[in-house]
Formats: sequence, C-alpha cells, structure tokens
Amino acid sequence: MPQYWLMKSEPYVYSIDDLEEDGQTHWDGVRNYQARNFMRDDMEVGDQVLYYHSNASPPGVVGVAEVVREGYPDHTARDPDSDYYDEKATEEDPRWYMVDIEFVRKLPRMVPLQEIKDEEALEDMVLVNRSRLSVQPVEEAEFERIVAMAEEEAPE
DNA sequence: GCCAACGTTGGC
DNA sequence: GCCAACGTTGGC
Repeated sequence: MPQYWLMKSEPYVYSIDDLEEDGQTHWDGVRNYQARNFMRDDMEVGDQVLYYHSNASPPGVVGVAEVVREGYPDHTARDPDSDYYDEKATEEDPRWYMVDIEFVRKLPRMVPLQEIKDEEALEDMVLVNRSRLSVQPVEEAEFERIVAMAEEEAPE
C-alpha cells in the first residue's frame, strides 16, 4: 500500500512542466526538520505525491509524481556554492535529506487552494491547517478526492 | 509588496 | 529551558 504526500514547489523555480521534461528529479533544498523527517524516515518507493504550485496565482495542485528513491543525504547542503549550503552539514552527519521523485502525470486541470479550502471532505488536510510545511502527508481519501476534483468542471 | 504565521536561533 | 528577536514561507 503506497502512502500519499503533497510537495510544494514554486513554479518559477521548478514547475510540473520542468519535472515532466526532466522525467525525475532530486527533491533538494528542503531545510525544515519536519519536512526532512518525512523524507528521511517515512517516504517509500512507490508513494504517490500531489505536486503543488506555491507562490503562484492561483496556488494549487497541478499534478502527480511518485517516489522513486528513498531518503538520502542532500548533497547541496555541503556545497559552498549552493544556495542551500549549510556549514553544519558533514559527511558523518549530513543533517539534510532528499528523495527522488518521478513525473507521473499532470491533472486535467489545476485544483486551486481555494477549492480545497471550500471542500468539506478536505478540511483536515495539513495544507489547509499548517500552510507552511512544504512536504506533508496526505490521506488516501484526500488524494483521491483532489484527483476526482481535477476530473470535474471548476465550480462557479 | 505586505504581512501573518510560524520555525529557528541565541542570550540569559 | 525559556522566550524575544529574527528570518522565511507563502497567501493575498
């Protein structure tokens, strides 16, 4: 049984189209402990990911990806030239981790954050209640509901 | 561009 | 270990 997640990316930095073009990518640059722990400890190959565009207008879920490599050290933390460099990261204690994800598909339409907020079945989503977390768990029913919403017409 | 929410840092 | 200051995220 796969688990379900939501991962945020700013489309100007790395969009679903970029992921489609690349096929797969390292999810580097996460510098939040809670998000790191999910990647390091909980994500498994085959898990399904809702791909979310943050800082977009409107923000929302745009596609699906899949975990293809489980947590391993984020090498950008030890690269002084990287924007994500962290002097406290060492080989023995890498401090930051990433996973690899693969493009699965774009949804037929974006499901905007506002629609997610308006949907009663989604009121417990982490996205709605703790908006800052960039890697977060999603219930299977929530995942399926959002995918179903993308198959439907946008509400008036 | 503003600013609220919230996570992290560092002085004590 | 508390908590004020500070920095970042991300919606609007």
